[in-house]
Amino acid sequence: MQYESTVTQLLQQALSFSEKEISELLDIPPNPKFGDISFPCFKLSKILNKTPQLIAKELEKAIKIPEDSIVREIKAIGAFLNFFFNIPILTERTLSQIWNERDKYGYKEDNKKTVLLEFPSPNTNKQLHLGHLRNMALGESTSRIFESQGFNVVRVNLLNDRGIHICKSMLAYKKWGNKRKPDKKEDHFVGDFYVLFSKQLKENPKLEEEAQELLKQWEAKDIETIALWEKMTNWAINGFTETFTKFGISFDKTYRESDLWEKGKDIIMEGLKNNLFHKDEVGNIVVDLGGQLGTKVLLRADGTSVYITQDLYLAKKKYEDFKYSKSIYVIGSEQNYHLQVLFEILKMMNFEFADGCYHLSHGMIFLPEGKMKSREGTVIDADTIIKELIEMVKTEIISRGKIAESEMNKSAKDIAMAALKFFLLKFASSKDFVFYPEESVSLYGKTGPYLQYSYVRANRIIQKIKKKPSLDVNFGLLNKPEEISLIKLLKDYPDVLEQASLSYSPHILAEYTHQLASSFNLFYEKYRVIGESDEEMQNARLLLVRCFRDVMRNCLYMFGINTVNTM
RNA sequence: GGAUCCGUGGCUUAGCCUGGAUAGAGCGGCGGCCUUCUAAGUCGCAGGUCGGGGGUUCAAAUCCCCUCGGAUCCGCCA
Repeated sequence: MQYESTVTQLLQQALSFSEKEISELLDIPPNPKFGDISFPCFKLSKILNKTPQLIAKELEKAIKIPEDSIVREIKAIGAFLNFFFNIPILTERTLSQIWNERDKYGYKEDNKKTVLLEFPSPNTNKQLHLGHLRNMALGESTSRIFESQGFNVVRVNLLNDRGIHICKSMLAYKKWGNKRKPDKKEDHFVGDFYVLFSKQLKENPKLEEEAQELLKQWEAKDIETIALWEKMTNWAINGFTETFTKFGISFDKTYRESDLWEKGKDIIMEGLKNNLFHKDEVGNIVVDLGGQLGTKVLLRADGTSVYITQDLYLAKKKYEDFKYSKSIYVIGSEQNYHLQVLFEILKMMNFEFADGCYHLSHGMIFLPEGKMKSREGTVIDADTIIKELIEMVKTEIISRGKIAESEMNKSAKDIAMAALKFFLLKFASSKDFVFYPEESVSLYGKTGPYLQYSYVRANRIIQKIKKKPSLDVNFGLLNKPEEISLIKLLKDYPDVLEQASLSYSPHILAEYTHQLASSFNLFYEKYRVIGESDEEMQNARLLLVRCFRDVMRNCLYMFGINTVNTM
C-alpha cells in the first residue's frame, strides 16, 4: 500500500503502537467515499475499553496533519478512521513518476538474485496443444513480472525427448512412414505417427512389445535407431521452435532428457551412504518420506533410473549452471504429488537450493467432451488455434473496414495473440477450465483486445493533437471523479506488480489491467482532450492520457501482448 | 482408502492467504448512446447472500470442523 507509512506516522501521534502493529491494521476502503486508507478501530476497542466509534472520533481530533502532507483530511465514519488524500499532490507525484520512469515505472532495482523458470517442457513425440500454451503464457508472464522486481530471470526448457512414447512415434514411422520427409509443419508430422500408432495398436496389441524393443535398442545406442530418433526429434524441435517464436518466447537454455536420463545415480548412492535411503526387499533403493508421501523408489534394483532420479540430478545441475535463489517449475497440477516428493527429497538431502524450489502449478484444460488426449488426436492443437484466431480477427477487421489491407496482417496477429494470451492468464492459475472452441476466446468484454483498444484510443489522441505532452501542467485541474479514479489506479500499478510477483499470479495483474482500461474508457467517453478549449485543462488531460498509455503498455508487456496502432 | 485442487447470479469468473463498511467484473437477456479524440466502446435495468450444516468472532464468501458434488494424483510412466 503506497503512503502507508505516512498514515502510520500520523496515527503514531495518538497511539503508542509500533509502526508494524499499526500498518497491519490499515485497510483500503471498499468505496472511495470512505477515503483512501482506513483504520478500523475494533481491535483497539478491547485494549482501550472504549467503543470503536468513540476511538475513531478521538483519533480524528487528536491527529494533526502537517503542511504538504499527502493526507488532506481525516474523518471518523462509524468505527473507522478514514484518511483522504490530497488529490493535487497525489496527481503530481504519480504522473511525474510515470513521466520520468516511463517503461520502467513499477520496476525495482536489480537485487542481484537469479530466478530460474522451467517451462513448458514438452514431449517430442507430438505437437504442442492448448495446455502447453497456457503453460507458456504463465511461464513467460511470470518471468517478465519477476524481471520487473529486480531479478535476473533465466528461462529454461526441458525436452522430454526419450522414452516409450517417443519410440511409439518412431515405430509407426518406421512401419508406415516410407521414409517420407515432412510435408507439413514438422512437429505435426511426427505427432501424426503417434496417433497412427495408437490406432494400429487397437488392431495389433503386439505393437506395444515392438515399441518396448525399440526402446531397448535406443538405450543400447543402436546406430540405426539413434539416427531415426535424431531425425524425428529434430523435426519436433524445429516445429516447437516455430511455435515458440510465434508465441514470443525463447529460452536461455534447453535441457534434454536424453542427456540426463542416466544421471543422478551418484546422488542416490550418496543418500544411501548417508542412510537417508535404504534398499527394499527386492533391492530397489527407496526413500521413506513418511506420513502422506509414503515410500518412493529412487533407483531400480537393476541399477536403472526412474524419473525422479534424473529430476534430482537436473535440480542440482540447474543450480550449478545458474546459482539460482529461486527455481520455479511451471507444471500442471497433475504433477503436484511428484514435485512435492522431489522437493522433499531435496530438503532431506540438505541441498542449499532446496528451499528456493517452487511448483507453479496450473489447472488443466478440458474440452466439452472431456480430457484432451494426444494419442487419440482429440486436442486443441496450438498452431491451429492461433491460426483460427488470426482468421477470426481478420474477418472482424474487414467487417469494420477501418484498416488498410497492408496493415492488417500485423494487427491481426497481435490482436489474436492478445485475445489468446489474456484468456489464458486472466483466470487464477489453479483453476481447471473447459474450453469451448466457438466461444471461449472472445474479442469483446474482459479480453486482450479490449485492453489494446484502450491503448489505441489514448495513443491516437497523442498522435493527433498538435502539441507535445508536457509535465508542466496545473495538476489541480484533474479533479473530476473519472480523472481521480484513473490517477489512483495509475498510482497502484507498482503495488499490483509486486503483489503479482509475490503470489506468482499474473491474473492479479490481469484483473487490474482490465480495471485500468475500463477506467480510461470512462474518462474517454466523458471528456475531450483534442476538442478542449481551455489550454491549461487540455495540457493536464494530455499528460494524463500519456501516462495512462505508458502504464497500459507496461501492463500489456507483462502478458507478452504487443500494442497496436490501429484496430 | 489417502492427498491436493475446485464449488460465488443462466454461463465464465475476482475477492479467500492477511476476517471488517452496499459481494466486484465479463458473457448472455432487455432498453438507451456514434455530425465531436476509432462504438472491439459506453450508460441503464433485471439477476447472486457466496454448495449444505455447525462453530469461532463485536464482525465470516474469507478462519476451524463436519458434509455433499466435481477434477487430479497416490505405477519400477514421464
